[in-house]
Amino acid sequence: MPKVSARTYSRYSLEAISLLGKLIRAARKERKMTAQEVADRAGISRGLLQRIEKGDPKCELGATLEVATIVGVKLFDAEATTLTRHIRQTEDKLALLPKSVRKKVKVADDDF
Amino acid sequence: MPKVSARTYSRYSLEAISLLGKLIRAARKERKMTAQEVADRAGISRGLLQRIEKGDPKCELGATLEVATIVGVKLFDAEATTLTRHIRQTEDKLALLPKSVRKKVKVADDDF
DNA sequence: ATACTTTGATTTATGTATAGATCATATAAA
DNA sequence: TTTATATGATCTATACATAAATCAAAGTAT
Repeated sequence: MPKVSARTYSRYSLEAISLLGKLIRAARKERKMTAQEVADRAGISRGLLQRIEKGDPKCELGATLEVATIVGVKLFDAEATTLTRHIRQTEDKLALLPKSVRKKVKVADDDF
Repeated sequence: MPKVSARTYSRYSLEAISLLGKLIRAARKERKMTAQEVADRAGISRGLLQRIEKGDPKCELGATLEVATIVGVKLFDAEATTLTRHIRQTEDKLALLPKSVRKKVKVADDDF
């Protein structure tokens, strides 16, 4: 028994990853870029790009996003400025939480 | 000189990853879940969760998305159904490209 | 105050993703 | 057709992410 680990992923995660890969591939094709071209610009191997476009969950987050950026697929479909602003807001939110939540503030259960 | 490789990431990629991490952390706090709790449910170590929330690009795409899903951060802020439909559309698009593009179909240059 | 929990940061060992090369098929061009 | 380029797939060696354990500091509660 050589394998013991084996990690599992939720259906949603796998679908999201698969979609991201397909979006990347579609975008690359539309721009008529070869796999090698994109791989070079992203600083990764062509084989890794293949796995990314295929939707393999075991890829570097950074490499995947780098490729997405290169072919024009924006993760949060927001501009960099909006992205930065969003970060600031999130940071404020976090800075606020630690102390303000002490008194069991009924949390909104918007799970599904 | 111990290090030779060193991969680079675009500013946008790093910001997107950082934002994702912050969103995850904020969502986890809001739901009052401990790092250990989320890590267990995601089937990862607490240390890895730390890195994900910190915005480390060198994490598994799958692990990151799994965590995001658990704390309720949706990557494409779309429901699973919409996601699936989106995948189908993308697949159709891809299935169409290979042959229909033969005759140099001026591609839309909507880069920015 | 003390006790308990959570977090952040390190360290080590091991599994595995990655780069690079190679080859076959496929797609496109001449 | 033939030539050239792109893609998919497989293999190996090595670099590195990961899990697990440990510890100190911060936070929370009693």
